[in-house]
Amino acid sequence: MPELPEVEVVRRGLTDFTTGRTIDAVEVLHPRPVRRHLAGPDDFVARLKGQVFATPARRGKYLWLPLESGDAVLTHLGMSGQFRVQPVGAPDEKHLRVRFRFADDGGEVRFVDQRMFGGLSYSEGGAELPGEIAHIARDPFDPLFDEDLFVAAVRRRKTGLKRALLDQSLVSGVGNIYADEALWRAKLHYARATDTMKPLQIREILRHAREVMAAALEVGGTSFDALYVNVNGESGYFERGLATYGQENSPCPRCGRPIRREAFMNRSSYRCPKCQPVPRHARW
DNA sequence: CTACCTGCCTGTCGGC
DNA sequence: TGCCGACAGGCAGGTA
Repeated sequence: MPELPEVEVVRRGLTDFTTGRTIDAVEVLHPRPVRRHLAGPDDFVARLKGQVFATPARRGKYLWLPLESGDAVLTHLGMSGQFRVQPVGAPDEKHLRVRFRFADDGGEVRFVDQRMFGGLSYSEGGAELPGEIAHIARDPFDPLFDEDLFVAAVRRRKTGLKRALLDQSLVSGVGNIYADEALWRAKLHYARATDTMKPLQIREILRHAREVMAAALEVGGTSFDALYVNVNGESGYFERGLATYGQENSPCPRCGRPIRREAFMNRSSYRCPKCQPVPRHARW
């Protein structure tokens, strides 16, 4: 499940295989991944022919491939989207959705997506920052991320802490896995009411989110259920670094109590019942 | 404006 | 053995 670290691994991997290369042909094998390109698959293909890629960029979980024309290919991996680099003629992946062929002798770039929550679209003038994602907050690794603004915005919200961490208009890039891991590191419960938190506590949880995502990035990300691999098809190793996510009934690495799985926000949340007790001020 | 819910997708797995 | 529901979950778009 790609969150910020996994998307960054993919961005770095794509850099070597797209930057400066001229697109010869794009093939859309399934229309759904280009559904957000309203002009349709044929228009998507036609616009890209002959264009040259610049260096891939990222904000949060969004990735885009700027073009020298000033436009961009905007992408989101969703739950199961993958970019793969393959030699021309290699067998198609079962869930291959879009293929990029190049004018040189090098390999193809392929977008593979089992569940098709992800997708690609053509962003006019989007090389710097696609207008489609202008509403997405900067992520915690963005040098221009405004921490004071974040603290103030979180405290204004009447909600629970995990909801705030997952809200892409407050901070981007954090998903279910790293939200749970950051909460565990900060010894905070997911339902901690944000409007009663002290500014320093909010800075702390943000610091933990940054640290856990940086640690994951260093080892190639988290490949929890094999739906995430890098552009060469390799898994990341951070699953071993997870303290809570997916660790139901395993001992808390800090206190030994069994990790608990709870339904929250129509998904699973994992926490240590001792390190992260239900707070006095809670919002579910 | 904020807060929160639902639909979108497919493959896997457990229960019966 | 096969069928069915639960589950995985980010985000757009909707409601109140």
